[in-house]
Amino acid sequence: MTTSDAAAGSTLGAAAARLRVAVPSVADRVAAELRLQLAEGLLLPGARLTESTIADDLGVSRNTVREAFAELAAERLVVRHPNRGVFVASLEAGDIHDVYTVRRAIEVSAIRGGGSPERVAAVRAAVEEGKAAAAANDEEGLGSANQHFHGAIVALAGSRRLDTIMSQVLAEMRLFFHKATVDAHFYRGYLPDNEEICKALEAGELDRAGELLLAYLNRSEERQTAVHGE
Amino acid sequence: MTTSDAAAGSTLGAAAARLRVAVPSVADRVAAELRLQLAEGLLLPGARLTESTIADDLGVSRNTVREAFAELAAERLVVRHPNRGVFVASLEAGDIHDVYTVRRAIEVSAIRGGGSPERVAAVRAAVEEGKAAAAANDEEGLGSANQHFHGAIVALAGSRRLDTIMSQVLAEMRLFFHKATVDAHFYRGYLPDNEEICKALEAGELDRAGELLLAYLNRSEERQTAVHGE
DNA sequence: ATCGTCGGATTGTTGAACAATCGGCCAAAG
DNA sequence: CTTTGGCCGATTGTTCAACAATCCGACGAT
Repeated sequence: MTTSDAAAGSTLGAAAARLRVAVPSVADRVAAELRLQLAEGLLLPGARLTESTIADDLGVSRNTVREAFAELAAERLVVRHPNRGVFVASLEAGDIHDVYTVRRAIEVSAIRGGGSPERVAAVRAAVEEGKAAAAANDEEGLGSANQHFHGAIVALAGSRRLDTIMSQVLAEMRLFFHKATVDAHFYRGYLPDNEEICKALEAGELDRAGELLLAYLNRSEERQTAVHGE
Repeated sequence: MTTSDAAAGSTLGAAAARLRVAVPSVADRVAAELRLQLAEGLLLPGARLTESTIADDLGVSRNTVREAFAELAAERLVVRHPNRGVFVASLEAGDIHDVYTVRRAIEVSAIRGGGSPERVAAVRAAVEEGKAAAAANDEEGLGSANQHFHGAIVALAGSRRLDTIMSQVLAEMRLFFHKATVDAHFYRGYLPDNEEICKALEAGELDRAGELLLAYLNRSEERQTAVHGE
């Protein structure tokens, strides 16, 4: 869950990288800023991102913005149309199914592998975080708690690569959630599922946890496609 | 569900994209060239890639090379050391386990979901390709046939995202296979496994196919870590 | 109303420039 | 002899300005 800092490098480069004062490249900071605006729904799907405009707004060079775009494009948050510009990615029905296919693969695999007690505890923490948000009627908190829950499940596997894949998938989903989030009770119904899945995980009933999670994801996909229209 | 061909793009952008004459950007072509040299073992792990050198060699601008580097870095084929340059990625023991964790997740998930007859046929074709290569004593062909086999398995799911993830993982593995490939009989032992897995798949025994594939991957990881030296 | 053409705007790519940073070398100090 | 310190060359990070290529929309001709 934490693993906030960047991935490690080579043998002793790892230590060096961990020690290094984090001075993200300008391009990285631009990408981070855009990622933020995307997550907050400030930039809606389909919107166009003009290089020069962003360069001026953020006070950086066009080339730097370009590098940032490359990052975001690699994460599928943005789509490049050659000679036309980059646009905020907009997912359609097929993409939703695709995203859920990825989630089914990595989440179910991760939970069926179990995980260290600390990692299971992280899952539990996310469940409680969701309950607290529900009690406080904090819709935004409910949403992020749910993402923490699924992120923690993937983190069970302890794989750097699976973690980044999952975080990218979640970032993609945030992109078109802004439509669905208006439905205030959207996540609330998932709380019991999370609780049950977590219990099964804690009890070591990994196969059952996997089944539950799979069913959950299937239902979630169904609902998403319904909300998204067709 | 069929959506036989890749998921569509934007409403009519799909047609445009399909129609568009493929004119990869210069940066893309540079990236492709480097990818090729990486796959052929011309650029060994740990090797340094100097911007200006490559820019001169390929007759492009340094900025363009930089964009190509961004692409490759996103694919983990190359690692950026800030202010020091980019180096060909070199996987260590932990990375091998990590890569196999990803493979277990997506390959097993894909095979357990079955797939259309054509996609199953593609898996069968890869198996036969491997047999033919073995008969011809074509070690190189054996290796690529094996990759086709696993690629075809993931393709069963019909997910664009899973496909790209898998192709990236395979590209990563090619990076450090050059050490192992010297062992001429490396892949040969896997042929019977592939055959059996394929048979189970064709017979619709998806759970069993998943089990076999999982065992296969575990053995393969074991062997890889052994070859790679602890 | 349809088609061709033109113009404006934006992207793709280049080349040069400069500051920042790194690694290594060498000298001085302990 | 080892270590500390600083300098130098090389490479990267970033910016800027320019140009060709391409696209979109509008305008005008048929």
